[in-house]
Amino acid sequence: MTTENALSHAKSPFLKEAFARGYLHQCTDVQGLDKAFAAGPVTAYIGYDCTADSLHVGHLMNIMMLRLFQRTGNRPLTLMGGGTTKIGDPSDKNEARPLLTDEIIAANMAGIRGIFSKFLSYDDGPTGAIMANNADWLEGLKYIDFLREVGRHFSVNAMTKMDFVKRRLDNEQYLSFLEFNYMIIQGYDFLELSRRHAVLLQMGGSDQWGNIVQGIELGRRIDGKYLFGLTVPLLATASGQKMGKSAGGAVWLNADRLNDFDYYQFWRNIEDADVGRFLKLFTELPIEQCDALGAAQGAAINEGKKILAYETTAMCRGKDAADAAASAAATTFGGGGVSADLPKVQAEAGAIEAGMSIQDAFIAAGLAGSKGEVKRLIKGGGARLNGEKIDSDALMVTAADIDAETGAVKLSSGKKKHVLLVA
RNA sequence: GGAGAGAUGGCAGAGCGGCUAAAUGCGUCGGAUUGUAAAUCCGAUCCUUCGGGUACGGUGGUUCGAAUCCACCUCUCUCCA
Repeated sequence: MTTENALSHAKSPFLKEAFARGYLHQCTDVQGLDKAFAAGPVTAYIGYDCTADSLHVGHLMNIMMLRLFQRTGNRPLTLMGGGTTKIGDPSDKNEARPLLTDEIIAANMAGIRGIFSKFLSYDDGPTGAIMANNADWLEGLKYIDFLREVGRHFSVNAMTKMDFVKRRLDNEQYLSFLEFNYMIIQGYDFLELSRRHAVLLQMGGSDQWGNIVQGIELGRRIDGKYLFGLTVPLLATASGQKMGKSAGGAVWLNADRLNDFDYYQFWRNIEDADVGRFLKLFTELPIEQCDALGAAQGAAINEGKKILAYETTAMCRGKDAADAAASAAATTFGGGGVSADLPKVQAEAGAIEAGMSIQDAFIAAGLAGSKGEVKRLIKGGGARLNGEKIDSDALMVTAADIDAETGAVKLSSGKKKHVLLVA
């Protein structure tokens, strides 16, 4: 029975819906896993490295899958890679990355933790999510003991055949023993979690398939356990682009890295062809409704984009944030008025009243990186002050430009990027 | 261990003594078109107090003048053992 076929026969609510919504890419044993669900709540985990202080939309699909997992009566476990981040995942890289310090890792972990509590419920019930940190068991490992228990089950012959190892060896690029150990350590995490929290299933991006399978092997060899693995597809736009760029950078889930308005706008501006698929992946609306919205033709498809943007923003940033972003978008793109809910940036005290060059104002607002950039923007006809096109780079922003209602001047770079520079 | 080749802007990749802030492509940012979409087309794309200043792996040298020539150093790749 093919995976596809087995999935369409799956009985468990989780597998059925995950399949229908498009979360599933590969699974080690669909039928076996389906049976496991029938026996009661299953615990599954996804690991996250702490390489940045926020996660971005690229991580969102598997977070949504964990959420679905919990909603369908199971227990999700989020594993923070406090230990593995010290090694650094080499699998998708061509060269070693600089090692992160303990302080940076700790700060990153704090930032990431906050996100999960928005999507999962960490209560004490039978399906309450668990937060674990692999530093708890990795840092105390005794080297010789570890080698004897775990190391002997790993075949170097097989490891050198892995894609990324092969590539580095073939190109004679330096591959440190440290990096070489990543897959062993990650495989060991699965074993450890199966012991500590009775975790039965590891999920992850399709690039994690190899690591997941290693963990399953290890569980079978050492503890005689039968574990499962499941991956989500790589997320790309309909026209083949990598997901996750918005007005000038990555689409971060943390509000302090990307404001609510821009987060909303990211979803509002996706390609037509992605509407149905994204609604299924990133909202919890009924599948039929998602399909119906995605099937709309022409300008009518915008309805689905608005719903997608509202739902995703509400989930990640809260209902109030979603309402504010939606209304800011409606006034900004509909009527042309100034909405008080546009992203705000605080200017230096008294700077605008004293008279600020247009270049400095754009830089202060974060809409440009240098004065030259502002000049170019003006020359290209894309710079606006309070909605009025700016024709001269000698223009000064003064107290007269401050809007009484918002107490700010509105700066725009192009049609879509707007910032209120608060006096 | 021996013999070659190379290191250029966010990336890929030309240039091989002055005409080079450095071709071209990608990316990015604007504009047009449209539906706040995609595709397409057009323009821009080091910083600047607009005098100039920095920049072609690093350090010295040759020259009126170097990304381009020389020496050494660092790293990468290819072939031979």
